[in-house]
Amino acid sequence: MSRNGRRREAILAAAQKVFARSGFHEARIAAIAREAGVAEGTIYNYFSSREEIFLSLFDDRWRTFTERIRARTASMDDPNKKLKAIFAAAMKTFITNKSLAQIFLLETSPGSVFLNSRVAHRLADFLDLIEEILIEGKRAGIYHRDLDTRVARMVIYGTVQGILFSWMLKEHAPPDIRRRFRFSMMRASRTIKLILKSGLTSPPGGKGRKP
Amino acid sequence: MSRNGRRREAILAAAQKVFARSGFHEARIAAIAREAGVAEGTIYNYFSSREEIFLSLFDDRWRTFTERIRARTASMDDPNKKLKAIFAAAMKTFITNKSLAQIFLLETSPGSVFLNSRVAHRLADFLDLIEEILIEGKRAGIYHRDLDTRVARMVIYGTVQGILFSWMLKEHAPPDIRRRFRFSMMRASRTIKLILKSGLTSPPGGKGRKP
Amino acid sequence: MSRNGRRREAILAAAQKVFARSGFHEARIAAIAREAGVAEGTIYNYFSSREEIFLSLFDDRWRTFTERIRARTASMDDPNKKLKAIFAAAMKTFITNKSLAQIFLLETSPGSVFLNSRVAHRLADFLDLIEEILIEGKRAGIYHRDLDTRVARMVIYGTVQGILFSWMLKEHAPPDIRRRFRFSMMRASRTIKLILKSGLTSPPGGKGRKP
Amino acid sequence: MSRNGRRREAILAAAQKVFARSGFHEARIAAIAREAGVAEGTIYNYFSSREEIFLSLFDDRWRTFTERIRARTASMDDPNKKLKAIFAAAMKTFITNKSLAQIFLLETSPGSVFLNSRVAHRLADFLDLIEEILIEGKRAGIYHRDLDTRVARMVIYGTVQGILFSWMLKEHAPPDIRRRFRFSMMRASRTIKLILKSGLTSPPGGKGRKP
DNA sequence: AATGAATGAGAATTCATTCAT
DNA sequence: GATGAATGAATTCTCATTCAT
Repeated sequence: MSRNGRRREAILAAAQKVFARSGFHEARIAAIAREAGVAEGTIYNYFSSREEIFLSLFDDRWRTFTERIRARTASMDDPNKKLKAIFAAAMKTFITNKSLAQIFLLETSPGSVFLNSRVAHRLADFLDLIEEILIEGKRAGIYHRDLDTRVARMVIYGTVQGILFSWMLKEHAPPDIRRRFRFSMMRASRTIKLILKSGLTSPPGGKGRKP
Repeated sequence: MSRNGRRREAILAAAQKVFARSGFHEARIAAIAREAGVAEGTIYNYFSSREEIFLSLFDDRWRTFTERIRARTASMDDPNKKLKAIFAAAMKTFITNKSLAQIFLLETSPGSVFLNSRVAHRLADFLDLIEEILIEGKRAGIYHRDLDTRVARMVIYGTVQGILFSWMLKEHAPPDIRRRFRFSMMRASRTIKLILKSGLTSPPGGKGRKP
Repeated sequence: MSRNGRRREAILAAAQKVFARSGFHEARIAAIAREAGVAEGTIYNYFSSREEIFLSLFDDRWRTFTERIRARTASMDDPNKKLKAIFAAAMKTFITNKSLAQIFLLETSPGSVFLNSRVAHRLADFLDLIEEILIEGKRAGIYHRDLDTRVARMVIYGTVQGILFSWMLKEHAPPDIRRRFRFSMMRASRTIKLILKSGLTSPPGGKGRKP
Repeated sequence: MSRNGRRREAILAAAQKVFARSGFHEARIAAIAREAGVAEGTIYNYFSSREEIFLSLFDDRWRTFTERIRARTASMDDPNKKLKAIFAAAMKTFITNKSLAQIFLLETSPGSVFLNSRVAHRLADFLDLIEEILIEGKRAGIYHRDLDTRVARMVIYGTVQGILFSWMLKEHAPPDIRRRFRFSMMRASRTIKLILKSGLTSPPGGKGRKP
């Protein structure tokens, strides 16, 4: 990467940390500069404004995330495996990269910068990826023929967000809160798989999961 | 309600509108005062700070929402019907009360005021309500015996959030975004029901939903 | 004047001093606030921006100046007396109110705030006042019938500016400069009268060019 | 000119354009560098500061202007012709070199860089040139014996400034302003000649200019 | 209790100047 | 000499909160 590109990336990385720690509105340019080890003014040689930093950050990280998953699932045949790969990728991201995980928790008030088109389009890309898998599964007869994929993708996205949110509370909430949100990330995937496979419903035959 | 209580509620109602319109960080005390028809200083006779207004608002609205649903579902037997009632209540809230719906979209950065214990406890109350239903369903043998209810409730909560998010985009996003997020609220409940009942999976017997 | 109006005027008066001392671009909001004895934020309760203060100031002072002269000359018959009254008023303003005098020295780079329409219109009002007198004098046969009044008013305005500039240098320039610009305000009016009456030219009767 | 001198002049020429376009305070070093086709840092090899550029520019341009006029008028006998030559030179400068014309519109707030001695001396040189002509005319009996030449030179200088100002407004003001400042440069010289020759006053004999 | 003008701490951004390459 | 990225001091404006009336 060019010297220029490296510095830009250093600023983005610093912004990611600060943003994850403080949220968009509380993130201070001064904090980002300190974290990146540059002067405040230097930041403006790479980004035109604080908002632009955050948009670029979201844009870049979501894009990379989605592309990576797309690449990884491209060679798979089974839609179920693809969905599983998405969950696995998300989990891994959450666990190995706390601040990156934060990036996926959008601030969603109307008029929020997060609804800025650039960011929204990256989110849409991710949702499209999910939807393509669902459509493929429908075509293959694996998924319900009358599954509305537009809705289903939001269920899956919401599920990811739910897990992310639980995880975030587990990490950052004060103890009394944490207690009420206790949550095992380990068992999450198993249950999600269960629900997406056969819903909440108990199998008709017997007592177990598998008749 | 006392004269005092009425004024307090008027301020909360005004805050709800402004907050829904602008998000927490962009909501101005001046705007709330104008909306409520009181002077800015007056607000501080009822709330100690801007943050306190928002916490009170969340506290109150979530509490009412959860209590109402709890009351409505108390007399029901079937957990499925209870869940359906929750979705129905959420939908109705979204549709009839836009600004209230916004209140349920949390800003979730760590350190956010939304993670303040008061708010988090109201959210936990809601999640507990869902979880109780799930546990009840498990006991009754209706739901999978090895469903992790902690996880499952986040799937359900995430699903609600997903729908809410779609709806919000539909209302507020610029056209090019809206197009990529097109979404039929009408068909949402049907698909959610489908997923929660039997997962994404196509029924074993044939091509239809029910053999 | 209302309490509100008084404070607004106090800020304008403070701005006038600071502006006269430092020029528009060097005038600091902090300095104006200090001079006015208010907090910086208070200024923004009365004016939306630094530029707005200056525009308001110019607008107000020029307007008052022109109106006062117009009122004073309204009852006069002789155009010469009217012009004399204008010069006298300008002189008096310069001498008794240094900072007000500064207000009449426009910064004239294209794109300057001083060319903002509000200010330019006040200047045009003043020029119109002069031109009306010239037209009146032409009609009365007192002034040259083929005097272009558009040009003549600029000569008169330029003359006022020239005097003002000399005076300003006399007051503010370092000694070595001041020496080269030495200038007697007292004799200024006499010479101006002379020039406007009969030009630079020596009268035909005497020792001059024309026998 | 040395390679060095050429580059210095290129920077001055660029500065002249930028300064004319934006005024001193809005002129950016970056803009001058771009206009000159050099790096920003390079400018500091030729000038010690932004202010120094502008002082040098004024110094150089006024000096050249005054010297040129002085050379041109040196061989003339008639003071009237000399004054006419000055007006002609000014007009020509205005018309053929817009940005140079701007240079002659001083920013005249006290404390302005324009009152810096170097610039003020160049202005004084110009005024001296005018005054010498006036003194000469007085000696020759052509001009009023009791003309205060210190004042008269300011009238002439002010007249030039007035014309320049009109011209500048004509070029740069928005339409509604321009309308109020409409002005014929073509007729300017004729009227100025008229005023300087015989004042505003109508000739004693009859109704016309010349009986 | 209600008011709303006053406050002033705080933050983003600009840009002339420097200096390592 | 030339470059242009880095610097950081400086300044405007915002707005939650206070408080005299």
